Amino acid sequence: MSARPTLIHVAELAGVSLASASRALNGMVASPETVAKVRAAALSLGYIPDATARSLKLGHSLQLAFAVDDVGNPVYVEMMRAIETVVRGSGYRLQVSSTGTDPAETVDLVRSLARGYADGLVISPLRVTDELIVELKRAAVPVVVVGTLPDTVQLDTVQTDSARGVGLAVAHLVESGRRRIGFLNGPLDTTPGMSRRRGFVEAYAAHQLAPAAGSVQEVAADFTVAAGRRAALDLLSRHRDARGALALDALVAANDLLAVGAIHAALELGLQVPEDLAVVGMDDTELAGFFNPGLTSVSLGSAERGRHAAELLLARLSDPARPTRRIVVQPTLVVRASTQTDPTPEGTVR
Amino acid sequence: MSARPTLIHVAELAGVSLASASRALNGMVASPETVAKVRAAALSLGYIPDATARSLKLGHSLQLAFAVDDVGNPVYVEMMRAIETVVRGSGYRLQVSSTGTDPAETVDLVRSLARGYADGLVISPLRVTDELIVELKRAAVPVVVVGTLPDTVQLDTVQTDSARGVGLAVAHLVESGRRRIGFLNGPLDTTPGMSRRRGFVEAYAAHQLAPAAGSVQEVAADFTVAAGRRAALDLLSRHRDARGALALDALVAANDLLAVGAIHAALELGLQVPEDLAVVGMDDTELAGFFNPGLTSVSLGSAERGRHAAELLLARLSDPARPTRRIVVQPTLVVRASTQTDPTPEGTVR
DNA sequence: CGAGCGAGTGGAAACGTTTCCAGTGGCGAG
DNA sequence: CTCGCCACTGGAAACGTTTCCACTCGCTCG
Repeated sequence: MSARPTLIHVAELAGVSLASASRALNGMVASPETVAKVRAAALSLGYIPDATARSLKLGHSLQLAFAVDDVGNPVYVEMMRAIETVVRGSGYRLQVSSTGTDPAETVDLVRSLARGYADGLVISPLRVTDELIVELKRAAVPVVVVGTLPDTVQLDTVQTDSARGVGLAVAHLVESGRRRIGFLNGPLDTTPGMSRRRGFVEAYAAHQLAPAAGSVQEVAADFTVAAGRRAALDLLSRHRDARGALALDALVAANDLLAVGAIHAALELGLQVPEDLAVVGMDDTELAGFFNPGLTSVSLGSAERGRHAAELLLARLSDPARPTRRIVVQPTLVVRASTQTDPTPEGTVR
Repeated sequence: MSARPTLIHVAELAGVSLASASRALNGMVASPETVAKVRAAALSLGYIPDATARSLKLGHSLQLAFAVDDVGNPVYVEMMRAIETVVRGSGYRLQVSSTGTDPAETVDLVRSLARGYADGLVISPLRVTDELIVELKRAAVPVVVVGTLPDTVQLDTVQTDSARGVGLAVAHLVESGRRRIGFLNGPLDTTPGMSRRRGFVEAYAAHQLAPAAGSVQEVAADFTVAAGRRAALDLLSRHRDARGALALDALVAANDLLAVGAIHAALELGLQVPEDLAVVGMDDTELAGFFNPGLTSVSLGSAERGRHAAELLLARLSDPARPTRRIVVQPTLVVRASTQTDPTPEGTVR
């Protein structure tokens, strides 16, 4: 029932000074007898050092933070696992914060780092506002951003070329004989949304596809299955020809969740995947592998990005003066059942 | 590049004492002029109070922790969302820790609560060892357990009757005309694994099913899709009759991830779901809703359990002396396509 | 008109550590 | 024998807060 034992109690019981007790427990210079006495006292009292007091004195907390908009997205789970693996090896603890979609909340979180509860931050923001960039640069502790920032910003960054990723998806579909390719994007006020749109428009032009790229794009309300389903229903019903037949034969989705939503929409409309409609996702999350049908997906190397980000953060912590680095992880295509069928002859209308 | 401003700097700039500055910022008694001066000084310096020092002085951190074995399991994501919603409203921050499957790590985590980095803990352990129970009871801060503990343990608890949940699943399958029902369980050294097995054996007996319940059970290495697939392949191939036809017509899985793995296995073996094999999952995660085919699943009310757990924790924090409570959330069955031979829209039963 | 009160203030202690600094004693070298 | 070095120790300061306490001052009330 007594209060939690402090180092003072340990020192008293061991019959040594507070200073010696601290030294003994922390492996600083101390005689073997002192160490033994203090260890015994600590053990018998069940002493556990107070992290708060320690942090205050030492000026750091041995905690790192990982902030994402939506923990529900499996891509972040993968990233988190990778980060945790790296971080744990260095004696840090990882704390995960879900910021929600409100940019103001994200800014708040970054600002609150100055409160000292974490020694560093890995953040993967969907929406990068000017205000957020300002806060990230003046943050009280080192920050590594997973995602794309304007070139001028001097910050450690791990990014991927998701525009090129969309290009891979489109190329794969074209090679598979698809020509009427639609694009299911996430919100355009997000960084991934913007770059993926660019990637789609470029790929569309490069392959000289018709009709105009603009008419085959649809924007979902957010990067979720439900939003993907709704947006895909819109897109697909907009592209029926005069006889009601589908005028699209493939869909690229800006992430796996949207892709899953799209497949749902297709099935609801009585379409077969991949026969009537091929679908490509993006992120290559676990979900893509075990969805039915298996989802062809563009891997953006989430685990790899997480690992890089964590390593960058640790490096910056040990040397605050080192030049900032920008690591780019290249996308790769993982082909699964959702796009694999015998190539349809060009121009065939279904 | 001056150091981070402290309250001392603010007080100096405002021309008041440290004590007054603190009071002014915290809304304690202070003259309007003092408040104005201090506020202005704090603003112009960009002062942000140090959470560590504050915690040390105040004796609490305004952080709560949520510990789970595997953040990759969507059931925990749902729980976490619910918990966060509740605690955020009370001014606490939520910190998520993934302990991994090693019970020793979980024990370590609970023990480390005494370090003062969190004021309370919600924990949902898969494996409940005696050692863990001891640590939970003597934990330095209030703990709420999501899961089942021995009746004698005095701790705030939110549990569900998952044995009864398995019963619902079996009953539903029997009503749908299935008689040869297999059970795909998770590891038997976990609490859910044990109680779900009990539920299955009881239900099996109640419905007078044959053959012996033991022969139709299979245990997966863990609660993941991959392990589910492997175990289901074993189980299904073991139950071919002499002519190679399948001797099972339904499978109950101990969670949704295992169920998804089982469906995979079935498809690989050329079986149709639900025609050849009906599959029921458990947890009714988001995944169940958007999987293809839609997965019939026993909802164990994850969000509800999370909410209850958070509320229990807050209540305990505000009144440490209150008697412990044990809340039980009842399972319900959500029927989807994976058990319905004639496609009907999804709906909730019971 | 004096006592008493309440609002407001500043000094200083405290939270539990780590670490600087000044000692103490023992012991080998000169 | 004495000096200096070394290993070890304890006192005390410090980290940045909050809050207790004592104090002043202007008012009101009896």
